[in-house]
Formats: sequence, C-alpha cells, structure tokens
Amino acid sequence: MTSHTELDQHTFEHNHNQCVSLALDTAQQLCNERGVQLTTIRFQVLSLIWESHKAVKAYELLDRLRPLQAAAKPATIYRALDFLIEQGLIHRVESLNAFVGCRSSGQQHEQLLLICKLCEQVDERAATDVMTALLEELQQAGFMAHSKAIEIHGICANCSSK
Amino acid sequence: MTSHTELDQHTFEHNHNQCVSLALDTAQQLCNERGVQLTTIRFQVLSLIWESHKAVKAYELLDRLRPLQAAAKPATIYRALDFLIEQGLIHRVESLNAFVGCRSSGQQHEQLLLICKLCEQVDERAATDVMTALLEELQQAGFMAHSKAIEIHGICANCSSK
DNA sequence: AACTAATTGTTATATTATTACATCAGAACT
DNA sequence: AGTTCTGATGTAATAATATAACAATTAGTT
Repeated sequence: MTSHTELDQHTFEHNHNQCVSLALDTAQQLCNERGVQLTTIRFQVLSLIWESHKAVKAYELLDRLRPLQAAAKPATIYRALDFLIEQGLIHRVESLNAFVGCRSSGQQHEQLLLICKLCEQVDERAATDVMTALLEELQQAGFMAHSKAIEIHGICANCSSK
Repeated sequence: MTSHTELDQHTFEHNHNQCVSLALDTAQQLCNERGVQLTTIRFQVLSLIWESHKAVKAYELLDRLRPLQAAAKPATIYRALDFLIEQGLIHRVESLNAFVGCRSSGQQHEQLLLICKLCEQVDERAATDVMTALLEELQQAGFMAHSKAIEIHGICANCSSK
C-alpha cells in the first residue's frame, strides 16, 4: 500500500528512495567536509523535507517532527531550517514561506524554482542561460548580488499533460 | 528642513515629487480605464507606499494610515494591498514580506527587483535579456508560468560607490 | 577534570495574514 | 422614492509565521 505522497513522487518516474538517499548522503558528506554537525534533529528535519518534492511549511514540519522529538518547539524547527539553509541543503521558497530540499547542495545553490500550482512540486533548474543574462544585467546595473531568488509559479509539464 | 526619507530619494537625483505624481496619476488613469475604483483608502495606501522607494511592511503602512483613517485595521491594509497588487500598481516583495510601488504599472509588471541591503531601496529592471532567457528555459521545461518573482539582494551601485 | 563553543530546551512574544460576518454607499432597476 | 444588487469598508477574532532571551546540556579541546 503506497501513500499519496509516494505516488506523487513517482509521477516523474524517479526512484524516490534513491533520490532521498543521495540527498541525505550528500548532506552528511558535505557537513563532514565542512566540519559542521548534521545533528539528529537537523538530519530528521532534512529527512522530513525530503519526504516529498513539495515545499513544506515550518509548522507542518514541527508537527511531523514531534513524534520523533517530543520536546520540539518552533525554535527547534527554525534553528534546524536556518542551519540547512546556511549549508545550502535546502531552499527557502520565499513566495510560499516554505522549504524544499536542494538537489545540488554541493554545486551552485542559486537556481530557478518552478512551483506547480496543481501538484505543488518544486523543480529546480540551473538555467545557465538565465543566470548568465542575469549576471550581465547586474553588472550593468552595478549591483553586487549577495543572494538571488527566482521563483516561477504555474503549471508543470507533468500536470499540463494530464 | 528635509526628512531622512526625502534625502534618500534624492540620492538617485530624481525629483521624487514628480516621480510620485506620475505614479499616482498613472494609477488613477489605469483604474478609470479598467472600470475599477481607486477609492480613498486605496489611494492613500498607494501614496504611503510611494513615499519612498523602500519596501514597506503592511503593519507599518497600517500605522501610517491610521492618522488618515482612524478605523484602519489589518484587513483595511491587506485589502488595499490585494487590490493594488491585482491592478499591478505595486509589487509584493516576497523575500521581505513587504511592498513597493511599481514604476511600470501600465506596461509589463514582471521585473527584476534589486533590493539594496544598505539603503533598502528597491530598483526595478525590465531586464529583457533575462526575461527572454527565462521564457526559453520555461519553454524547454514545458512549464506554463502564471507569475514570476525575481528578487536579488545585495548592494546597489549608489551604496557601493560610497 | 576544566574549559569553551555549539546545540538544544523552554517560555514568551512579535510579526504577518486571514476569516467571518455586519454595515454602508452607490449604481441600476421598478 | 423605494428596492435590490454589488462592491467596499467596519469590526472582532484568530490563524500562521517567526524571533528573542535566557537556561540547560552536550561535544570538543586543553
């Protein structure tokens, strides 16, 4: 018996277990290399986020963390999220006040986020051409960028083909 | 005696009064054309937003509206903001949960927002090349975009030259 | 063992936003 | 003029998101 969430993940016909393993292993390895601690709580929060490719709300994470960490409070979640964001392991989706796993933690973290209004899944794209044009634009404007958020809302390819 | 806010506006050496007049006149005209009502409250909120080129928080607007509208409550502000956003007269800055006037209300509304961490001013850029590359990327991804938020945080040209 | 820095526990509170229902004002109609 | 409809606003309550401050604990270092 497969949960709805699992089904959602399979619509893109990827092996989600493998997808998660890769993300968690990579996260662990990056933290080791960087000498920062992927503690139990942080790992659990990251795992919860990776349960789907949808953006998750902080308080929803809190509810789902509580069975594992009875003492969990808002600060518990927000601290874990802060850490994961700092380490580039997750994206904060600004336009949703929500969070989603980052598939390219090791490499460049600044990406296009494509947010589907139907299935709610968030896709990341490196979008090299867009980024190049963006850098050029920023250069022209004399603007020194520290962070970039590019979030597109709409209907994903999978959903529009249905 | 000039207020700090006014000084900020002059750092880009533009006539802010003229800048505001243009925005408000255009807003009024667009609303007329569209047969929607730019009511007193909505106009006041729009004016407050245009007092600077910084992104303003909803509750700050509320405080500043109250002298003009004693009965103003959160819903008052959020309704006005919803209207102004719908009409493309302001931008919601997702990464700040704040609002800023839109200088190109009549034309395309989806733009690059450059948000300075020092002076806090928000600059809009049509960034045609970026948008073209973005459309191409979305096309490739088969993603039907409904809305786009591109927000860059950093240091603006004016501030870095100081 | 003692010290230090990082992490977590805990409480309280701040900030941002929405919902629901009542009231009001103006336009359109009879 | 009265009636009805619609859109806008008044009002109260509450939901949802996020942070601050300080205490306690844990992990690494000396």
